[in-house]
Amino acid sequence: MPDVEDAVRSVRRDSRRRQVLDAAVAVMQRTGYHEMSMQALAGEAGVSVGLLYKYFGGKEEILLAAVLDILDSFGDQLAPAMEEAGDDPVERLAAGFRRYVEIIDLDRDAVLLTYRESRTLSPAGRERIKQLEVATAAPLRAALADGVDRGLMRALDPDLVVYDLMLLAHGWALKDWHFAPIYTVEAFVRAQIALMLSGIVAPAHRRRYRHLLEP
Amino acid sequence: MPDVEDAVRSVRRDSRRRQVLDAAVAVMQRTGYHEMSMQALAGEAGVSVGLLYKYFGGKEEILLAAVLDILDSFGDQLAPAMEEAGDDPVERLAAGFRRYVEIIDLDRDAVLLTYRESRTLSPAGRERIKQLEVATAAPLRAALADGVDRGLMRALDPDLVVYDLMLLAHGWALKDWHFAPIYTVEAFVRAQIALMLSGIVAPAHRRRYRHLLEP
Amino acid sequence: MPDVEDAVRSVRRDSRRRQVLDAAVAVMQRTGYHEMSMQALAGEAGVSVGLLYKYFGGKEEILLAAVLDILDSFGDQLAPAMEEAGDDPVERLAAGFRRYVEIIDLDRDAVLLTYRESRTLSPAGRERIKQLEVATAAPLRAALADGVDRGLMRALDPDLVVYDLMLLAHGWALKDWHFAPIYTVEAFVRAQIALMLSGIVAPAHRRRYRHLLEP
Amino acid sequence: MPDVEDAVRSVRRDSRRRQVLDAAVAVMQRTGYHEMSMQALAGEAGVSVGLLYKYFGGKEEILLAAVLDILDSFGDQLAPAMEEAGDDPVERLAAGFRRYVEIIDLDRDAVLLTYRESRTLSPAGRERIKQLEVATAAPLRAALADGVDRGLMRALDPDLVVYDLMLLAHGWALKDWHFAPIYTVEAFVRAQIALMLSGIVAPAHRRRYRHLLEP
DNA sequence: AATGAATGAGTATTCATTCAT
DNA sequence: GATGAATGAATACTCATTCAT
Repeated sequence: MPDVEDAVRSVRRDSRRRQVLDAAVAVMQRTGYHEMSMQALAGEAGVSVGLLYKYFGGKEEILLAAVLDILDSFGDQLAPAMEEAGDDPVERLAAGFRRYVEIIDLDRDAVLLTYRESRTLSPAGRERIKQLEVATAAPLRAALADGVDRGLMRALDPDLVVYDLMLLAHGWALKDWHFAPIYTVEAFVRAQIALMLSGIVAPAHRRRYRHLLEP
Repeated sequence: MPDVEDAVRSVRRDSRRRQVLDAAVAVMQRTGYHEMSMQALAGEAGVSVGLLYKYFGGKEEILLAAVLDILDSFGDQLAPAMEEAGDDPVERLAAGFRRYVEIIDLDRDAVLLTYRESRTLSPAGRERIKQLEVATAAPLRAALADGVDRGLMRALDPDLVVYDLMLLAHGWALKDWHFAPIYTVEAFVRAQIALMLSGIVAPAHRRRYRHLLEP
Repeated sequence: MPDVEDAVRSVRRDSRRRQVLDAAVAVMQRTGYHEMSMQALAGEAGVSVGLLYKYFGGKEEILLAAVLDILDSFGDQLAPAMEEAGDDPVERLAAGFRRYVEIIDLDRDAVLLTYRESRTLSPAGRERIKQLEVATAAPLRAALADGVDRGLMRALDPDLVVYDLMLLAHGWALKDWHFAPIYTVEAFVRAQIALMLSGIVAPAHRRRYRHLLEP
Repeated sequence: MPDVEDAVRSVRRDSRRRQVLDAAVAVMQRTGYHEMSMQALAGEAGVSVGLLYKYFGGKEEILLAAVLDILDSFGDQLAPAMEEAGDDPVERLAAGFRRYVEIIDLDRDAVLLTYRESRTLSPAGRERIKQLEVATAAPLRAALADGVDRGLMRALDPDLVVYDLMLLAHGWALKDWHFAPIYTVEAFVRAQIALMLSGIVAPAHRRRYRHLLEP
């Protein structure tokens, strides 16, 4: 049954890759990409140096895979959280932002990694990251477009606002030395939502979202 | 006249340092810090390798000096621009943000450099950068505090809002691949001001700042 | 059979180290430690630069290993030669000294190396060299102590005499430009033995060792 | 009076050279020749780097001058001390050896320097050092030859014995870690004289030199 | 005579990548 | 599939020497 064997091989291959990527993220968070030697990575991952080259084309490919991995896991969790918030676009937006910050909070260093090492990648790699970022932002963007359409939000450019929200969410990691001492995640999220939604929600509907708008 | 000689020496020394730092920023924007070899830097700066070590302690010290240099030039220009905007805190805030984005626009790569390479620095170096960032933000923070005091702005935490504004301004450089194709600097600034001030200005005074609040 | 593999690895490792040390001694005798570049050493040893650092911690560690290696080989040969000379302490001493000079004669440059480069080593390395020197001298010292005990030698301090003998033996290498033109090794050894033993052997027993005392 | 000016110049030149050589010996004793940078030497000597090259041809020339300087000062003091000991060759020899060790004791590091760094010098420089060593040894050699001629000493080869004496004297510096803990200079000298003279003095005259021969 | 800024060749060490086993 | 020994190009930093002032 060669199909079964193939399947087994494929699963093992995936688990090896994961093993390496997890180790890579761990090492790079400690030391940065350039300071991570392939021998150190092999040690951390518990495999031989040679094997790294069986599963990845080289060091940069590992970086790209690690970053994509992180961004993937971000994107996967956004849509479900927004579903749970129901149909109202403002509620969905708030829920999406909240979840995004929560995800970031669980792995602040991973976010820093994407900011720090993006430039290290080849143009092709950078392109893939951008596409993934756009894809991640899609549910937020949809809620914004919906809200504007339904007159619940001011006629703002969704492409602007969605990136603002992402930047502010990233800010929780990028400027954690500033925010962490004065805010909990929960308080940070509430305050940001109150501030941003005040600019986003159409004046006529502000009362309906009082619970979100008041810090 | 040893005083004169000393002065001459000091001036020459400063000009040498500037020569090196300018070259360093140029090379690092092209290739990143780690990819910049000291020989390449020396070539770009038009000095010998050995001389780099007369003026700086080593490679990392050059990075730190370059980053501080960039941040310094940012901070220097903010306060004057806000002075010109007159006494009204909302107008001052808007003018400060506008100028900040304009400065960033002139040297987007420099901003990227500070985000990318901060982690490369020693803790002491990172600390100095943070302090400089706080100092840079001070005028914006003052305008916010003033606006809240005078009841022109909602009772928001200035420490939150000022970092939001900085993040959004940095966004012009960090996400230029997203914003630049769809916005001019001017349009970007207007849109961001319209969005953020809507959340900041107290409802009772919104009409007064209509010219800023409508995109 | 992992044991076999380990053994093979260990043997290969040892042979590699030897290969490098032999080359190091050769190069350093020609040029001195500081003038020996790691690339030159690698070339002489027929290995790559990188491999040097797999087998040794660095340049200084190679120097230490080389010097210890030389001293080791000295020490190993002294005791057997003295055994052969029988039980008489004077005969043993003479035989030991003779062999010591003969060993030195085979590798004069190695002795010079230990004198020249000892100071280059770390204090810990120097300490190990001293200990090895003391260990090397032990058989000579034992013969002296025995001779004094048995009344065959004057009541001299063995710690003084043994170091005198070693210095004079080293002299064959240190001052070879002086001695080599006027003495063969054999003649040098005979003359030194005749001179020193005259001072060492107790007057009452001098006749018995006439064959050693007359040059 | 150009002669006077020349003389002044010459004296200043000599004092500058001495200033540099003293500094060089001091630095090299601390760190060794190769570790001494010309800039460090200039600093220690209190002159500029450029000036070093006015007074010496280069780094190696400074080493040679320093070593010759040391050896000179050794040689200068030997003959007078032997004169004071009177006409007897055995007494002269003992006095010469004693003074030699005393000189060495005052500057052990200088002796080590000559052993360590001789190989660093060019063949021509090494040649000059050998000649100086022979010249230094001349008074000792004369006493030996005289003693043999007058029948006070055994018919030993003066060229052998004189180098033995020098080696043993140098041993006080070379092996100070061995001797210093167990001997004072005075005790070391007495013991060595007792040992060596026992081998040198003709049996018929041993009683006359009992005061030297018994430790 | 004296300075010290400037040079650039030289070098120990690291590390991504390969490949025989 | 898996290993890890071996490679050698790349690079930060040093320092003897020069020379304009």
